[in-house]
Amino acid sequence: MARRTNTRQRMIDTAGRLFQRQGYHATGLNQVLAESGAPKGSLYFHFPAGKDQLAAESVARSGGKLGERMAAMVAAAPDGPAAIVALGELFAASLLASGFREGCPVATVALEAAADNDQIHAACDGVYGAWLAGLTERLDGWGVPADRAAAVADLVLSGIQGALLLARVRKDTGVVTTVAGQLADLVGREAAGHEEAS
Amino acid sequence: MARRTNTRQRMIDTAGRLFQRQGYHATGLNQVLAESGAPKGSLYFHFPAGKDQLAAESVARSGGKLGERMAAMVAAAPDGPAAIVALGELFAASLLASGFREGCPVATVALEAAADNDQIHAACDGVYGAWLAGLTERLDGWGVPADRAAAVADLVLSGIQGALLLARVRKDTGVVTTVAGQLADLVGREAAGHEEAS
Amino acid sequence: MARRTNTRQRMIDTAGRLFQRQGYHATGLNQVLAESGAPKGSLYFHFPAGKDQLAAESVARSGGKLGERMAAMVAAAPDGPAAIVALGELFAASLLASGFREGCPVATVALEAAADNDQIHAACDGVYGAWLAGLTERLDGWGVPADRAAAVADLVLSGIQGALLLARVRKDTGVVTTVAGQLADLVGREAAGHEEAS
Amino acid sequence: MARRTNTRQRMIDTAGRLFQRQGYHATGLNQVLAESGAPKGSLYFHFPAGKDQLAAESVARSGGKLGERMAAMVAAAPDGPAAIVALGELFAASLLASGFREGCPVATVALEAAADNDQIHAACDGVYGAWLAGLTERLDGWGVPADRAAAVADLVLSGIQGALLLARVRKDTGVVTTVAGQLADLVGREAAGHEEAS
DNA sequence: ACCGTCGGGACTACCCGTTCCT
DNA sequence: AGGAACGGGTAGTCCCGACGGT
Repeated sequence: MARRTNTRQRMIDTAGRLFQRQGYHATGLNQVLAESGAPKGSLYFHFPAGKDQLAAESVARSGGKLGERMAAMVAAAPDGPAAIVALGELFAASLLASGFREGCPVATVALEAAADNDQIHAACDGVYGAWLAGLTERLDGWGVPADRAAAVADLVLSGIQGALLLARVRKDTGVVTTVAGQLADLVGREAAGHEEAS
Repeated sequence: MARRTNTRQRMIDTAGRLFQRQGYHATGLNQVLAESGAPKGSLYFHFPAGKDQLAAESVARSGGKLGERMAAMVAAAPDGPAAIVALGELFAASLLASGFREGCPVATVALEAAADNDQIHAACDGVYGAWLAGLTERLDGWGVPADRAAAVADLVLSGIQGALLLARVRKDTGVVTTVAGQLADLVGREAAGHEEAS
Repeated sequence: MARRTNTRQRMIDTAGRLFQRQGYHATGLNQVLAESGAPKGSLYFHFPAGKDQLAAESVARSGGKLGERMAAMVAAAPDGPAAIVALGELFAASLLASGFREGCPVATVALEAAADNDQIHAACDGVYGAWLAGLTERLDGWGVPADRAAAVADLVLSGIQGALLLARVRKDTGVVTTVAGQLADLVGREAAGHEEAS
Repeated sequence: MARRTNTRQRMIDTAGRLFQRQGYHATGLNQVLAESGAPKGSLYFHFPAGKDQLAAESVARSGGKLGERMAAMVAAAPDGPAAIVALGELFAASLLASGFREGCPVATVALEAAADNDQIHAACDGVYGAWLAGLTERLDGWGVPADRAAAVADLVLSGIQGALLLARVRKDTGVVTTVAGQLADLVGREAAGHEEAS
């Protein structure tokens, strides 16, 4: 029982890393098997629905893990703008550490495979939904009016996601920093405007 | 002579559409050949460097075409904020018309293949660079201070790119509209702040 | 277990026959697959190193089999010259039965592919080495002096190999017979000279 | 007209070298075109029957050239045995100079393609026939009885051809030398025996 | 329950020799 | 002469099933 969990988890973690770096179609199951050291016959035992199921679980897992890290950083920040800046630094560090290969663990798979497969689509949607829910809640705590929080959260996440894309293309994390900075200002303004008005 | 241009161009256009919708690795050359009606042997005559060359030229072409459409819409808008909103509508319409399959013609390929291939990387970089150059110039004309224009352009493009990703995942163009709206407000503020200060 | 040996062996045997008749480059894996009735996916399971590995094992196998037949014929001959003549008849019969398509199972592949691939080179070298070792031992038994046996074996094998080439070009087994006859005389002379001298 | 002849001849010479080194099927027309610097469209102007015609003419040409060199060396030798030894040295030098890639310019193509194509078959047959005719004539001059000359010539050519094969496989010219030496002895014996008997 | 061997094809990118039409 | 069209061919990799042995 322990072995099973172990093998299964190792496959998910390996697959998550590979899907994030290479995307869905460029990642072969053989590579996942080889790098995770898992036996070949086990794949369809643990993931009867095959590659799609593995991808869906991998995306959910790595997206969830990253969501937790993001939540922790945000919780540790003194205020909203500082939190947004910290998020930018988190992603910028990840890009640099991986040679601009690891941006968002969901985006590539989402663009490639979400349109064709419901499991994967649901996993991607779930990850982004969870991230946004957490962010929206935080924005509310920072003083952003409730009827603005969802829109601001969309903007913040969109901006960061887009900045990650541009940063990978430019091989330069500058855009992540500047975008995060501007989003932080905007969040500050949204919170301040609300307080003033109240 | 006419045939050459025709066949080669047809292949590029077909490939551009497929790469945009399915991504790089999910698009087989056979499919490009079949949908463009080109014979198999012609591919490596027109694109000796193979799939990578085809992808690079396709991305440059479709990115360039879209850049022209964007420039035209922006030029036709009465002011900056209206232009940003119009851009959002342009992408939202494209998403809807394609069943949320056609977002940015560059993003998927960039995330999948740019890290592994210099030609493709250069093409993606070139497209985004051209878009940003045009946008930066426009922002300057709208009154955004010159030392802010590049950063604002980065934010605008990032926001739109991220919104396109989220919209495809949600199968809902709402996020594109709200993000574009907020970016439009921000551009208005940047321009107004400058005028006041001057 | 039995299944594996069967499929793998069938592929090797089929490939050996085709490589012998058509050579390395003219023999496609599809043809091997079709004629052996094996699916493509099995090929790279049994031969992960691909065509080269298949060719190397095929050459070793068919060369080994033929070596056994040659050894048996030689062992059954009353003396050295008779054995050489019998070898000539063995090859002549093979040429005739195959319409001058099956000469040496190693030579064509050796000339085509041995220079470019170490596996294949080693296999060819091994087959000829084994043949020569057997022949040298026999020559010793027939009274050829030990310090002459290796050179005589080289001459005998060279003569037969060259005769097989000429016979295929002429579509006539005559040269095999006459060359084998002269080599038989020579072996007789070498043995007799030794006995006299002793 | 001069240019045409030039181009055509350059293609033949380049093709001859490549066919000798790589064989028929491993040599692509593109490579011949590229290395000969000939325009692509010219191939089917000069060789309407395509690759087969090019191969046939190449084999005939390189075989003829080599035949002339062999004849010259043989003519310069003081007697038969010395001539055979000289032939061995000629081939051994060629093997060494080419890293054991250039043996007989006919053999590889003959084994690969002669069975399937009449033009190529005829060219190979013609080259070997011419070589044998010259050799037979010489043997007669050296005192080998007329009714033995053809058989001895067959043996000599077979032995050398086989030795070239073995030498390429072993990456060692030793076998060429020892075989040529033994063939030289044999030729000496044939000539001496005849003189004695007369 | 879990793992390994093996079978099964469809599909990939790429290159071939050849011919048409200008 | 020559640029473009043509389609069938290459080796190799894909994801997936199935049966046998722990």
